[in-house]
Amino acid sequence: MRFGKGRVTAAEVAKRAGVSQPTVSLILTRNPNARVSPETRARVLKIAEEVGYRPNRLAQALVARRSFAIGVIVPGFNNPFYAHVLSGAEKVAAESGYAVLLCEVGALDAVQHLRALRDRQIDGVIIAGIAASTLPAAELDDLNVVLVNQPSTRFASVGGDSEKAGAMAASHLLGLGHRCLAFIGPATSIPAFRLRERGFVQALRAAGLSLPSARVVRAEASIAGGLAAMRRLLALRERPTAVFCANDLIALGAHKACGAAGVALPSELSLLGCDDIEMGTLVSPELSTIGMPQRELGARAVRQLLRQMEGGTPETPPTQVLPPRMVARGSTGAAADAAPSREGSAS
Amino acid sequence: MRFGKGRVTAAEVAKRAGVSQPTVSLILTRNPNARVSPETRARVLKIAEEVGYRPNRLAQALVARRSFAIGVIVPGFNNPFYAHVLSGAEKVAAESGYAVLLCEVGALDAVQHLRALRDRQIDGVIIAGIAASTLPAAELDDLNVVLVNQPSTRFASVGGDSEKAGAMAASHLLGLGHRCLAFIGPATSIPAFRLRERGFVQALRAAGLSLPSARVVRAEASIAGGLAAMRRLLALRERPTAVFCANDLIALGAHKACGAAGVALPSELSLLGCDDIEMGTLVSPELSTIGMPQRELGARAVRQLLRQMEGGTPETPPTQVLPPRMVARGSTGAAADAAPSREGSAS
DNA sequence: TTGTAGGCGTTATCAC
DNA sequence: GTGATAACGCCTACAA
Repeated sequence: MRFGKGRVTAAEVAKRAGVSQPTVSLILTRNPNARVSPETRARVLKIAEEVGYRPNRLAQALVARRSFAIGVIVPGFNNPFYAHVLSGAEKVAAESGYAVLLCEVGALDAVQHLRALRDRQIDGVIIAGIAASTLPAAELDDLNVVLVNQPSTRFASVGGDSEKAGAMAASHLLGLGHRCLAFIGPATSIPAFRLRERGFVQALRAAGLSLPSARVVRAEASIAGGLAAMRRLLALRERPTAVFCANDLIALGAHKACGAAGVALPSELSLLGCDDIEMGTLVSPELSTIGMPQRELGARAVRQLLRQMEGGTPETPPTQVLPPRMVARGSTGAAADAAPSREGSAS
Repeated sequence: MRFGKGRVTAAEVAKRAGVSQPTVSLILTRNPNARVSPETRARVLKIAEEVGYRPNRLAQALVARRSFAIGVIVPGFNNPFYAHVLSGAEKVAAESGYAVLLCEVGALDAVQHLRALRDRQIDGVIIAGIAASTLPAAELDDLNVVLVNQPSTRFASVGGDSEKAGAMAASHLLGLGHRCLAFIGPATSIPAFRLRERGFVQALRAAGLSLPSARVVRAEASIAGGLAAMRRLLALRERPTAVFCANDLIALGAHKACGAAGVALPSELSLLGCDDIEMGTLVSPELSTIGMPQRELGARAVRQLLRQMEGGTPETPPTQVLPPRMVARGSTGAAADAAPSREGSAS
């Protein structure tokens, strides 16, 4: 067992340097304004260096009443989307001296994770991919919170513009001349998915098209879900000529279903995803998608959190909305039986 | 700013219950053996419940001289392999009441992360994908360490049997009748890659084949790396009929290069990866690969770490080696100009 | 069975 | 300039 073994304390340094312990602390942390004689300072610094003294951040946390640690709650980060969000968050946090406590919803649910985090005196928490509205209000209201990809009137949030992404999808496909469209997405409380769907549907409606319920198919937000959903779509009497999927994982499953069914992309069917995960460039034809700034979301979420922690929670929670970008690749193309009316790319 | 705001302390509960603070502590932590009158216990529990008392784990950590937190250091977990390792690790840790401090090598390097972790009085650390031999010994020797995927005489480790994986790859391809083989892998200090290569090369040698240096091509362990490497291989005068890649990311890049060059898999070329990441099933033909138990690695690493922390570090560091499994899919097939001599699947 | 004293390693507020 | 002294919230003795 190697726990608090050989760690040197400030008291130890103080003893060796022949000064009091608080003096050591003074010199090693509250640096610039420390009014301490040069020779004392030099001596203490030298000894601290020699014995390899490092302040115990837990002890610091106890008195400062803050831990310089944040929690990040995600729903399974083997979805590359969250892996990137997480990565962006970790980077900024690490640069700022904050630790990241990783919480994947699974063994523990979000509420349990929140409790554990708060017991550890977390300074703030980032929640991605879990609808904050499904969490008991009490679990959050003494916490600094930033939501990822879900606008909220109660908390700060940073997200891609999901509704616009949906609209861009519609615009892209309509621009390619498609008129018989379909949508695959999860039946979920996660706002990003709902908004993508809404943006898509409304843009179609604005163009005078409706989306019959037979061409809105529900699927788990995974490859398997997309695969099954696309099979259903392909079995339809009136098969759509273009399909927008709520995320790339679904779209890749759909892509695979097309391959298996011998449906050629994009000549027989146009397929459009959302997120722009790297996998999309592996399949052939490469997946067209609406790119969301994944790492940037994580990075900004942490910056926003830090800002709240320093400056106090503002009255009206700030909402950062980042623009999606159209990434047209091989899986979308002109409708077979219609000349493209206009260029489909946007943003 | 909402930091140590309204948190109730044990002292507060004690006051309300009319007992001393240690009594509260006694009842709420060292549960079963606490010899305390039923009525006192009931009263304290009731009050604690009412005011929502939760022990401050930082304070506990300070006196216990252990934090019930572990660090996990990974090199970019947007490689799905590490995402899964991480996920397995988080699950076990969370179930055991441990926090996971996430460290991605990037903004901070491994040594800086280690220092930060140790300042936070981490109880142990899991290191994946970074060669422990490249770290200064001093940074590790007062720590509980478990390595992932790299055997070590100094530290405990859990890993897939990389050398065997390489041998299985050779056996599979040889069994399909291939005689002109190639390897793509990174020039790295990461043991898993070296061992996969070694296992592969030695198995070939044992079969009387050699691997000329022209057919060993170095590539970054990424899709882009694999793509570039395969291009080089395809440009060779004597093009190999089968290629083993050090991991699936490389193989997927190679897969893409083949697609772009119009090289048909598996009829013109067999392609074999290693790891078995989900992406491999998205491409067509699906990627054959040697499966490594990714989440299991993470889970076992944490269990091993917990064991070390409870039971003390054993004299000889335990090494767990998990068997890889052959996952034959569509990207490997019989050599064009040779009848398969025997079935290629193994283990 | 329960309360009191002391300490975990730091920082903050004072006197000197 | 520097050193006591008192927190921070909890736990481990030991005494009552």
